[in-house]
Amino acid sequence: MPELPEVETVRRGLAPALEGARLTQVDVNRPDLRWPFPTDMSARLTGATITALGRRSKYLLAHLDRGETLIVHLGMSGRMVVDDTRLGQFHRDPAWLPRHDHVVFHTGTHRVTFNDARRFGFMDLVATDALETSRHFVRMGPEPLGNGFNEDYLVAAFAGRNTPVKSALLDQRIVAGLGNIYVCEALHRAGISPLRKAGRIASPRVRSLVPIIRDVLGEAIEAGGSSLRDHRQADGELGYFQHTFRVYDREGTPCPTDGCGGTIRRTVQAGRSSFHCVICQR
DNA sequence: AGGTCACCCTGTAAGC
DNA sequence: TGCTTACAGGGTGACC
Repeated sequence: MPELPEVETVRRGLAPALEGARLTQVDVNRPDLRWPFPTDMSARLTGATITALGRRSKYLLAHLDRGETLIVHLGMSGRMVVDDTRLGQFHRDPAWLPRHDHVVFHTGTHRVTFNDARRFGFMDLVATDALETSRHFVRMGPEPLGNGFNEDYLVAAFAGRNTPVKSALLDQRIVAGLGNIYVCEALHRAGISPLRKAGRIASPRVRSLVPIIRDVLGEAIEAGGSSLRDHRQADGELGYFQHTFRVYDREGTPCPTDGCGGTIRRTVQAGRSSFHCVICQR
């Protein structure tokens, strides 16, 4: 489900309920998701206070006052929604099966439910001061919205690469947080074919990708992410960025580029769908 | 070294 | 209507 904008949307929605809150109870309803939960996860969380709720790439980070950080990845279909238990407001989609409520976090005033039908998500607990060297992040590239991701960096990262630019931008070691949707959208805005080899793109065009990627992600965050199937904001509302897609999931529709006249095509790269216009993306 | 692909799992939609 | 198939926003590890 979630790429960086969706995870950031969830983070912003959860933060008012969780930052500074003490976890009074944590229900862990099965032994694993994609991987086993960390040992004694419920006991290690219960009684802890969440000092800050952060994000690295597509990972949510709940920093605790015990020197550990809870890492949450939503996989493809993971959702986290918050209810104010004082108001009795429950954001439950009728199609959202309770048997997929795998972890429920309780504070004195709120309940946060992690629901993940496909169970591609996972959670981990690691020492906060060792986060960057943990196995999740040690090989991870820069944040696309941070200073480490810039024009010179991307030119160097693409130099000599024989892989399609689509695969290069999905490679979390090059830039961390992009997924299938936002790579397709950014490449259309840049006029670059997803099939083109990363090392065979003139450097001015590579450089142009940097502000375009920042714009696409920023606009998507402002829209609350993209809701195709599973994504919900933390209050249960849909995201709205999918209405702005130029190419993603728009096979057969006219290219939105002014005066282009092309048609959006779907291809498969590395087992995933790519969408692009063969006329204005070269 | 670098790149591709199958796989993890369930739900949904399309095709027959 | 019911069955089968393809596909889905991600990440890992085995393989070439």
